[in-house]
Amino acid sequence: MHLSISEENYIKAIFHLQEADGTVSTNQLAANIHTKPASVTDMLKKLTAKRLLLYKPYQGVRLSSEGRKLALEIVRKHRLWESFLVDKLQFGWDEVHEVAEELEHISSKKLVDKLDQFLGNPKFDPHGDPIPDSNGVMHAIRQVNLLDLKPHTKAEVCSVGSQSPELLELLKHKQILIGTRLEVQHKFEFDHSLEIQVEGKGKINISQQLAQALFVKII
Amino acid sequence: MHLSISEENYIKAIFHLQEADGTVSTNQLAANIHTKPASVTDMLKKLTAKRLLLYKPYQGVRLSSEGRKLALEIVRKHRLWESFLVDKLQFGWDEVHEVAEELEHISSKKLVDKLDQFLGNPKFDPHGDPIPDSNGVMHAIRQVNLLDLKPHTKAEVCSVGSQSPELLELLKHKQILIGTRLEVQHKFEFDHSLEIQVEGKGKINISQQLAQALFVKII
DNA sequence: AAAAATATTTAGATTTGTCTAAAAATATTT
DNA sequence: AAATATTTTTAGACAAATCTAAATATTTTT
Repeated sequence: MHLSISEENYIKAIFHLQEADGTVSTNQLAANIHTKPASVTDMLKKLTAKRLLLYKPYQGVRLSSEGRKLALEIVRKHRLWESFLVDKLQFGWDEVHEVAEELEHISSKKLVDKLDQFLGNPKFDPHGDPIPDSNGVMHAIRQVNLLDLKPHTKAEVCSVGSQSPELLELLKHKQILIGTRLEVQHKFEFDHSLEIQVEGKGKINISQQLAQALFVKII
Repeated sequence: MHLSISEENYIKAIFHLQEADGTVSTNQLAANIHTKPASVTDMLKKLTAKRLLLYKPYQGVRLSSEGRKLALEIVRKHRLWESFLVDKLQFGWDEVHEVAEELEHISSKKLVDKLDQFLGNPKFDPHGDPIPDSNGVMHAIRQVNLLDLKPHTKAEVCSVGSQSPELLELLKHKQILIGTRLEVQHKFEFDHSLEIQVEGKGKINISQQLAQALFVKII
């Protein structure tokens, strides 16, 4: 099934919008995609004919299972490219979205899987959003990046941003594991480093780069 | 100046075709881009209006200096992405062209420059074609990849595929420098490794990966 | 230098994705 | 439940990039 960039953008937008409501309205979609409702209706008909949507006129729309599969592929690509931009090319995590919006439309399946492998099969992107694997399986728990925790919040490490040997070496040295409980004490503006209190251990310092690679759930 | 993907493909095709003749005919372009001559004429008018082409009806076309500048940006992106795919993602150098045809249209200037840096500012792509730098300067000498040399050809090393520290370490160990003269003795099908005779030194073995990173001129 | 062959351009149609304006359906208010 | 407001769809138009068929230029052959 080959989709144009526009078609892919509709599929992706419906995927994200239906997370909340289960079903998506024409106006919602028009606002999200920055088009007019009339254009949306046209596209909904087209994608329905391709069996990617479940659509009843006036009743809103949601993805078919085939549509959902494609959406997950697009989301996977988006989040892997964001990870690449931040981890390998040293982009700031707040400046990668637009570029990833372009890169997510590159079609090669082989490219995506090799990129995934190159990045160490990360489970979460730099924003803490889960990356679907090549079968479309995505970890459901929404985790938050350690960098985004407010001071004096208690949290538990539940995932790391990648599997790179360098990261793992550092975590071992700092004795941080999945399940480690901690509390952010200070955030330093200058270098975005953190001082954290590790449960059962003392206070340690975490660099911006390390914090970016750690995902926690608030407890 | 924002160009559509189609427009970029025309600019790039004209760039490559005019290398040979200096000027490009409508039919040449149609054949190259897999369109009909009538479509080419339309696009030539459009790009001429944008001052990217020098075009006289019935007399063929060539790039304006502005057009050439854009062409070099596209070629730069294409060749950097090919280098990325081969050096970082372990693609074979014969399977990267199509993917790079897509990636070359990603517009972010910052992305290209960061990618260039990440790859160690390579001067040649995996096929031995020169990569323009961010100012559009390109090394003119067409060099050939060591892998593509026929046995018993004498050659002189004139460039390396990248500046990665790992590559440089290996070259140092093998005492291979820019200017080193050598002759290919054997090519081994099994692992694509080479046995070469280095002038003034003995016979040494070169792995496929290393040969791929060496560009020579035949002497 | 005509005639024939080839190359190029023009004219008009098609597809994709968008738009505006008007009509129809649904939802909300009175 | 009627009137009003909102949402959604339909109808018709437009720009980009392509196509086919026909007309026009240019080049080659005789």
